[in-house]
Amino acid sequence: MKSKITLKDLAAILGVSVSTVSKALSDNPEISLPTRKKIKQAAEAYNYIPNNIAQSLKAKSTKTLGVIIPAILLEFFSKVLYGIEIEATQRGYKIVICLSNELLKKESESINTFITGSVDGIILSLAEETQRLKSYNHFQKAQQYNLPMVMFDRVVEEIPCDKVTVDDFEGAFNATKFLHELGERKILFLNTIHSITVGVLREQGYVEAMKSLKLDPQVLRLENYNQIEKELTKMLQSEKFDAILAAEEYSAALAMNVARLNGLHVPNDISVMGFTNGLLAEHAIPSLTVVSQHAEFIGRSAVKLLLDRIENKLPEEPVHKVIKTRIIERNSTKHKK
Amino acid sequence: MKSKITLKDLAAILGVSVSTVSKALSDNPEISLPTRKKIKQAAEAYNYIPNNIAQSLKAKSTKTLGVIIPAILLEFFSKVLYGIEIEATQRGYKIVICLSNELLKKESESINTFITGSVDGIILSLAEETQRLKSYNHFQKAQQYNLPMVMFDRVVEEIPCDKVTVDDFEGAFNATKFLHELGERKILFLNTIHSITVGVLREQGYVEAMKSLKLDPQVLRLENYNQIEKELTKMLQSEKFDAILAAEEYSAALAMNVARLNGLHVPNDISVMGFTNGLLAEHAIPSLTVVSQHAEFIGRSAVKLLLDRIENKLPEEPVHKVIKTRIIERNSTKHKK
DNA sequence: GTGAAAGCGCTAACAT
DNA sequence: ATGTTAGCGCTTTCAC
Repeated sequence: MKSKITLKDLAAILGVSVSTVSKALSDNPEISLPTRKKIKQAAEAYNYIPNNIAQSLKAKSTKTLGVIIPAILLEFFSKVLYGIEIEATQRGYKIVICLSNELLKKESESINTFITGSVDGIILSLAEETQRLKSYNHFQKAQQYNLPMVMFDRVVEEIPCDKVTVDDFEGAFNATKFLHELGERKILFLNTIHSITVGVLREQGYVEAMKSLKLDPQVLRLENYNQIEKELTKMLQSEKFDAILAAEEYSAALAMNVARLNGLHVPNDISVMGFTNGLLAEHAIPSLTVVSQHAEFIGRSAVKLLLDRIENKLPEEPVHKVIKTRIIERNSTKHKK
Repeated sequence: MKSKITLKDLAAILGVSVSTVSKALSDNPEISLPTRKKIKQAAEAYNYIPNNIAQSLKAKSTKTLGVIIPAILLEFFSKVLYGIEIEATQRGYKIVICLSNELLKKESESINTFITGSVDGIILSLAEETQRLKSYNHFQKAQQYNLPMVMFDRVVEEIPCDKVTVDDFEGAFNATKFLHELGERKILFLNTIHSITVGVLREQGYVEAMKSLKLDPQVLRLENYNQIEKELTKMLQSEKFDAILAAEEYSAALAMNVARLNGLHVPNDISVMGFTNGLLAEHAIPSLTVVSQHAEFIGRSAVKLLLDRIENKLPEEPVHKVIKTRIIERNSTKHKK
């Protein structure tokens, strides 16, 4: 039941001054070796633990990074978070997490919290609402206060800060070509996330690839998952598609189900492909061929960028790191002949 | 590019004392209304934001909760985390997250970090290794420092602190009875998590239910997922099972695949049921019947318990809250006649 | 080699 | 109604 012991307590017990104790514990050579040893032993014995709030106040650094993610139940984000935590811990930083739940207001509040001095920097991915409303004042505010910030995955051009993104355009472009090489010609792009940049870029990548292949791009844009079954069934019944490329994992899994409900065999009758290499993709039956974004790596890269920025190891102008995607071939697409 | 403005700066600018500014900003009636208004306007104009590190040092409270989870890639934990974040934010607290990655060492280090004064309390679920090695010193240390702690899901008897668990025994007991009512008799329990309490309790619930039904319990214990295909195939080929009850979601999904690989139709030839109501369960084909643990609710309950403890609203002796499970019937089990 | 003192930014008891 | 002062726990410069 002992209450926490302080430097001062320790100094009193040992009959030395506070500064001597402080110096001894940080192995300052100013203090003689024997006293250092004595003080360290006492600290150990009394279970002394420095108060890092006080240290932070003094040092004006908290060794803590703030993270704002739109949703933790999207596996992509929990994977990124995993990468962030690993890298941050490795470099001696803690992380504070806030969820925006795709809302501008929560995102903005979280930034306010972080500005109050509790973190040394911010890592974030934009909420859907923020992207839709294009409201970026809160980011500018963070910058006014000189709080370093790195955006990942869902980023915004207008704010000059370090960024980590995936090459979504190229990923979709390559995925489309991949399907084409499998012999698929009539390819449908299913976009449930067209209100966020990521979704826009993927769609563009698909469209450009189709054009370059002299094929007609066909896009089905939907507002939410509930519509998929109805709308996709309509499409599938009106014409025969060779393949569906979905803008994310979840809708890819749903698309497979809908195809099956319409009597189509995946992949014999129709190939299905998605984005994000998660549990769902791995364990769906058939397992999903996907464009992997290396989520964990994105997280680690974001932390590296942020800490390098904090430690002034980066050039003044913002760095934009683009992570290459990779196609993971599984059983929801025809096999190469 | 302005550096952060402090109370002192503000006081200097306005030609009043620091304490006047402090009081005015906290609406202290000691300060006259006009001065209060004037000061608040200035604060607004100069973009004053209080430094909460300094506030924390003064108040000896950080309005931050520490959370340690074994793995964020297990959907159950990210759901709990979601509940924790929502409830904590609602009550004006931030959360700092550490991942133990199932390792004792990391868990212990995280507790050390938290003890240094950065959080007002801890919420955690034990790492697999901690449970296996039964090493609990780090928890005692937290208690010595009077740091309130609540354990959820994977808890340990020996440490007297508030706890939130799921009634795993009862959940498995009921699941077994549920399968029995469907007409299943030969039921296999697939346990990939027998080294953690949760797994032990579920197995016990299953065994007791089988006994009470005058049926022979049969348990297949495996160390890791890679063994499932081989070992389960062996079992399925040696005798005919009516159903498989898996100790968690992931292995349930795998069990379905293995059954199918062995030419069995799910659920016509064999019913499969699991624990945890996650994406996998929802989107597997057929969709999985599961025992749901109300993960989000667990998270919220843990926060409530912790904050009530911090605010001295709880009786001295530890509170143990048990959350009831619920069966979510889907298509991997036969339908009731 | 050790200690005194100032100060990080804030709050609040205690003057005035 | 406003200001002075002390102090939260620590680090660090400067004296001794």
